[in-house]
Amino acid sequence: MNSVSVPDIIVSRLPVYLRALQYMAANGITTTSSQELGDKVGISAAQIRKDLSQFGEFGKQGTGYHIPFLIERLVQILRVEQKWDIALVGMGELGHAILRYQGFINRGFRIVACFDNDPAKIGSRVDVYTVEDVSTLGDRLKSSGIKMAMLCVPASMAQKVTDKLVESGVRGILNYAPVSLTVPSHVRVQYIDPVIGLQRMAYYLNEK
Amino acid sequence: MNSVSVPDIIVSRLPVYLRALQYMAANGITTTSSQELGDKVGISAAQIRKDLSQFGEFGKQGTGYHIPFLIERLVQILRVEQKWDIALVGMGELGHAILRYQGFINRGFRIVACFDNDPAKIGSRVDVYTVEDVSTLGDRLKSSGIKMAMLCVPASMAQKVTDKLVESGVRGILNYAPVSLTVPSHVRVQYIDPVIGLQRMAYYLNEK
DNA sequence: TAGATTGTTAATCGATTAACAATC
DNA sequence: TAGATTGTTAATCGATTAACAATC
Repeated sequence: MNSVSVPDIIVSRLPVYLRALQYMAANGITTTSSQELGDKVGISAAQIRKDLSQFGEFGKQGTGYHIPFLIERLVQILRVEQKWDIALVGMGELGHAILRYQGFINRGFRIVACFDNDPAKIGSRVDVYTVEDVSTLGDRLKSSGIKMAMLCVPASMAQKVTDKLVESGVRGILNYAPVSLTVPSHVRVQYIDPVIGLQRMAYYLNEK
Repeated sequence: MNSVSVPDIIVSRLPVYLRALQYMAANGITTTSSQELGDKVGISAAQIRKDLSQFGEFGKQGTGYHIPFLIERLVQILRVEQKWDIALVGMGELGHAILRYQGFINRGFRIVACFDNDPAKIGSRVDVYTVEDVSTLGDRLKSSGIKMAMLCVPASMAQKVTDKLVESGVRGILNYAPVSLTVPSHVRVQYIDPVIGLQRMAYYLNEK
């Protein structure tokens, strides 16, 4: 247990390191240095060493980092050794696409339930899932001990569903709805709104 | 023209302010304060005032900000008064979902072309689009003057396609591939990888 | 061994916050 | 007018970088 908590900005970079290391591992590379890893992810070598040093000593002077070992440690640090169960709320176009996405399972996450409020959708099967009634969300989440959710409902409903998720014990929400959410401090929200990134880039484009 | 450039961290918050303001406007609210806006987006009032002050004086003492006016100014600052043309590369499951997404057009962006390298897909129609051959990407982008792209190809192909986009004059890339990209400094990349956000949140979850 | 690279310290740099005069 | 809230300054806080002894 740490006496001082690790800054969230450092935590936010660890998944990026992990992704790059796993990519290298998949290509048969077994060793890297802070310099090389930094070049790949666009972060300085000093910062990578500083970040990792928050959690231990994972490298060797002269040779750098053994990739399988560093991956193992990062996976532990990020708590993605096992799979976290996730509930998905909102079975529109986007919810369907997310359900079919195959990229969660080998990175620590597994969607185990999906919900909607549309009677026409409730009870229908999507892939291996049966769409559940969002009015049963609370009981289902509590009894299953689900701690994470993905939110794919319209912006106008997002806060209300969020309140329900929080009340049901959810501690992390991946929010695809284009709206800022208000949650208590023990709950974390990550935002996925492609337009935010596009607008941020548009600022730097000169003329049409 | 600014003598000193605005920090990117400030630019990154402007789209969040804009989104919240447009949401308020859509609900008939015409006035807000830095305090109220800050509460909504989870940012301190002082920071919002400081951020906005980089670009001018948009509020009134005692009454705060007139929302339609502030929206107008933010839209100008972010250069999203007109629509930016965007090319989408990679017509898999995700590319299809993005193509059908209706949320870009009224926030400053419009997908105008889509590409794939699969002969079975090239020439086929998806929604109002015809899938083009990615080998014709360079000519198409240059002749159309397209400056932004969305990347939905497999991670293993992402860097190669990125190089081609950059060479074709693209200056902003929204990257959905789960891999870090290397680009020259005049090109910006925004990353959309839901797993990065999930892993970041998993760090704070105690036990399974 | 010589070269390479770590982990860490101190210095630098930049971002956030607090406070308040100005003024609507 | 009195209360509210801005824009801005100075102080604080935190993050990044540079440098290097230790050592593989």
